[in-house]
Amino acid sequence: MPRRADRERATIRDVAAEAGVSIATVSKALNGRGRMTAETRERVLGAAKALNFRPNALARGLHTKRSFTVGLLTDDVYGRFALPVMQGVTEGLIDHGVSVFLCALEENPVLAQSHLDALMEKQVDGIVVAGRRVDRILPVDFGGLTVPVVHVMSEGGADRVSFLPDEEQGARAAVAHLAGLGRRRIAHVTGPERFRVARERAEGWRAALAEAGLRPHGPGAMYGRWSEAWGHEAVAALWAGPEAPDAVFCGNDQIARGVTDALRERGVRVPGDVAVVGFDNWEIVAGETRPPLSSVDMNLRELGRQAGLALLQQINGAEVVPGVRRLPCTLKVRASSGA
Amino acid sequence: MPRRADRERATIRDVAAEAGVSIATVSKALNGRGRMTAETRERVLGAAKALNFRPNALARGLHTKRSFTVGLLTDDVYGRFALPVMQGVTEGLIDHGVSVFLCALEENPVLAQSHLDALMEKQVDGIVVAGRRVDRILPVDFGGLTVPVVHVMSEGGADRVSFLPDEEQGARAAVAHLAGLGRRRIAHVTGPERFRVARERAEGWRAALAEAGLRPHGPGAMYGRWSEAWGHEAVAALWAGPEAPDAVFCGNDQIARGVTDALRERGVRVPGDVAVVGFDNWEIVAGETRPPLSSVDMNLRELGRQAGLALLQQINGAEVVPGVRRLPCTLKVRASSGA
DNA sequence: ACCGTCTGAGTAAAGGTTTACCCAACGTGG
DNA sequence: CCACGTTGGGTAAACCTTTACTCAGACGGT
Repeated sequence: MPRRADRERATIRDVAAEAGVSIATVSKALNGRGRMTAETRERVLGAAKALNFRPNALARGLHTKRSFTVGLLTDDVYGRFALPVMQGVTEGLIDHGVSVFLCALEENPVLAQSHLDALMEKQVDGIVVAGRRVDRILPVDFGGLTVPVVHVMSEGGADRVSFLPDEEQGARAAVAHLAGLGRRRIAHVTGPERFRVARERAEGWRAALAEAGLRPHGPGAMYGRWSEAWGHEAVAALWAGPEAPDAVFCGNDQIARGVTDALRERGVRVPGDVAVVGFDNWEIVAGETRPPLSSVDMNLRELGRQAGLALLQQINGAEVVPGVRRLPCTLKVRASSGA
Repeated sequence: MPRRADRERATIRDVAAEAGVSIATVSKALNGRGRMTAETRERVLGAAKALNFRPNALARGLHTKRSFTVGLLTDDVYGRFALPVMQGVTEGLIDHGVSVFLCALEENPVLAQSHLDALMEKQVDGIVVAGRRVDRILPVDFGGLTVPVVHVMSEGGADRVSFLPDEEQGARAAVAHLAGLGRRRIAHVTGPERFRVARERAEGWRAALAEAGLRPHGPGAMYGRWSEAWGHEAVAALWAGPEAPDAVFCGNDQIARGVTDALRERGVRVPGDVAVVGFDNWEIVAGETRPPLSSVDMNLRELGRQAGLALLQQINGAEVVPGVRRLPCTLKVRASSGA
């Protein structure tokens, strides 16, 4: 029978009493430190289990100056990018007993700062910053922070570690795939040129074409908007030209969906006449397109996992060389590029 | 100049020294408790600001037995529903200094339990459970928990508080809107009948038709899948019948998009010949449909906000009557139902 | 038989904050 | 002028865990 009121959680004291040892011995037994007979250790562990004892992380943190908690700040209110990243971070840290506070920040800098303050009061051991756009900074001042910070899908500057997808490699993989399918006139329809990822993906497109001995189809990458509507417009423009492409590599899945729909409406067969590949591998878009879209997956989860582990290293005092780490993308082939 | 090493955070002791008072006085000044001259209070506040003092939430929590932290458990790995809910919860609690741990659980019950354990070790004051499907329970045992739990988009049983969208009211609003537009043959295409929300939305459809003096179009609600493909199939079936509908109310936005696309392919004008309304108001689907979809918004954020506040009340010891709270949905009118 | 060493486990301080309680000084009323 | 209430602020315990230090006893070597 428990020694305290039923609703109260057992403390290390209760375990000590139950096992007939001192609280120091309990602590040591539970943490695998110190020396004692196997019998004593067993007895303590048994008592702890019997009382359903869970150490109070607050008290532990007070002493060890580690809260086993990190904050994840993101401006991706929508969660499209942030959630896989967060799952990755969690996955990388849960084994180390670390939990994640998620803060979805809006544009409001005051509110954002108060979120950051709350995190610091909670004594987070570190912070992950996850952007939805690489070349855009969160409305928060990370200067003067006493804890390490790593960035994912956003850049932290020269003295920080940043994890980014290898956009160019992803684009190259997509285009190489199309070229390998025998496509020769591969167009590229993408988002606004002011987005760095758009420029990087276009660069990958160009590089892969060169490697395959092909020339860019048309005047160059077609920069526009990240929307289905732009996909439609781009098809209209392309098919108004002298020679239609036999493949379109798109800067994201929404554009790719617009392109695919527009082609079907024109009676152009996908992938028979034209193969289409998207970017992001956003299941809800790629999977519902007719036919389902081949797409480049940025492996956001793995990105998050590695960011979490890198943060943990810094928390543990390891010196981590700052800079940008690029993780490879993976091409997910579906029907739109004919398997 | 700060009294301690630069990287160390100031403690209440430092503030006390700076202000020339005892730590007890600092604590009271900062928390607005106790009695002291206005001058003293000012001086303490000034010192705290000068040292950029933030109380250590761990230490405070140790004493007050409140961590000012809640856990949000969800099985919505995708984030479609969980993220707005989480934002609402955060919004409702941030003013009270409460932060949110987000845990996205997968099917793995062992991992899920370890997440819950981690939360309890971190001494969360309460837990919000956010489902992605009402009639589906998370692979976690909430029994024997010493903290209050509220449910959002999921039901917690008889002794818990649950916040759900008023699906039926949302459906009624959509159908009343269509009827108000003069539509008379209003069909309903929705997801699998085994989903409770599908049955509730269908019930709303039926009720609103009755109120408007209309009869269900066709044999009844058309249950199928939550996909665009089902929208296409449903249109094929409907237009094979004796009389085509002049409006389609869909169980979610993906179905509505499928329906709209299928209609356009048949040369049926939307909203000219047929008006379409969806459910979920998922921007990425509703906004990109041609024409943009009218849709029922479940106000997930408000749902989360209220859940957060209800949880806070329980944490503060208020008795909250258990049961289901239904919050109204809002119809967002776009072009597909002709403004 | 004695000294030194190792083993197993306990003692107590520390970590930052809150709060119940205490106390000196001051003011007020009779 | 004294008793008493009030005011302003300090003292110290408590919250729960970790860990440096202590210490008694056992054991082995000479």
